[in-house]
Amino acid sequence: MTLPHPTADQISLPIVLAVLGDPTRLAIVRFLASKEGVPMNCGKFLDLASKTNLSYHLAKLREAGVTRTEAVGTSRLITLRRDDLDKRFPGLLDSVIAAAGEDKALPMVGTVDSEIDA
Amino acid sequence: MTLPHPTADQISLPIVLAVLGDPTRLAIVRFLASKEGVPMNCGKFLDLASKTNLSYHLAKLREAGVTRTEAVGTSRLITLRRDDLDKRFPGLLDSVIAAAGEDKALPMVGTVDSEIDA
DNA sequence: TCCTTAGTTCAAAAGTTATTGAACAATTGG
DNA sequence: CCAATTGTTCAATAACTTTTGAACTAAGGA
Repeated sequence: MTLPHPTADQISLPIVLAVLGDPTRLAIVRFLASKEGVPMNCGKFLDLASKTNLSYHLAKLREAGVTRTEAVGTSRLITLRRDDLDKRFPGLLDSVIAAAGEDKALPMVGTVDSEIDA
Repeated sequence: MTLPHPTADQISLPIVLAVLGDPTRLAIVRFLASKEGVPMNCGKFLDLASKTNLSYHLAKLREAGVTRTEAVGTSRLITLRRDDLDKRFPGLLDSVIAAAGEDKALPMVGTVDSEIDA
């Protein structure tokens, strides 16, 4: 049950940048980074967009190689591909995440605390 | 003769990422970085796109706060806004440039040596 | 089995970005 | 002044991206 992902060397810089250039997707990545190690399912992001729209954005992130999505039952477990991104583009993800962390203009995942905790 | 630029604090992360997510613009930035300190005019980028199209892409870079454009005579002198970008998004520009430097898939400025030198 | 939960797919609509060519403006050199 | 050089603007078009809702699949629990 693994969805199509690019291999590490297929990850393209302009595509990664373009994919991160969308506020919704950047918010997803920031949240994944803030909970690194803990795989998230799509539902965690429902305050960013509709279910259908999330499916679209999460597919973009996966196809760009930014996230890894594993199907487990009816759920999708989503993680950052930090290892591969760091290998391909050293320092990029960290600086993006740090910059995004400061950004009050980005949409927020889990403003309601009850939605954050496992 | 200064064209409209955002102030440092108006520079937005998603906009910068989206702007850098275009291969033509990323090639421009990579070239500017490789010649840092030396202001370039638009003509330097004519092997990337048409004059009209360059005008469009260079305006995008300027409006995003990635470059600074100064009008001198009929020329535009274009520089990277490294100071402002480093202040706003520490490490971001460097990691993007380093990653772009390795990228054989990006269009190249000045493959013909005669077009590079001052 | 039936219902719910989790997420996808599809096609349409809406919105945005990129590219083009023709016409324009401004400066510089002869 | 005239012509060349440098780059912009405009409108059109092409090409993509995002968003939507309805219909769907697949797994899990009662």
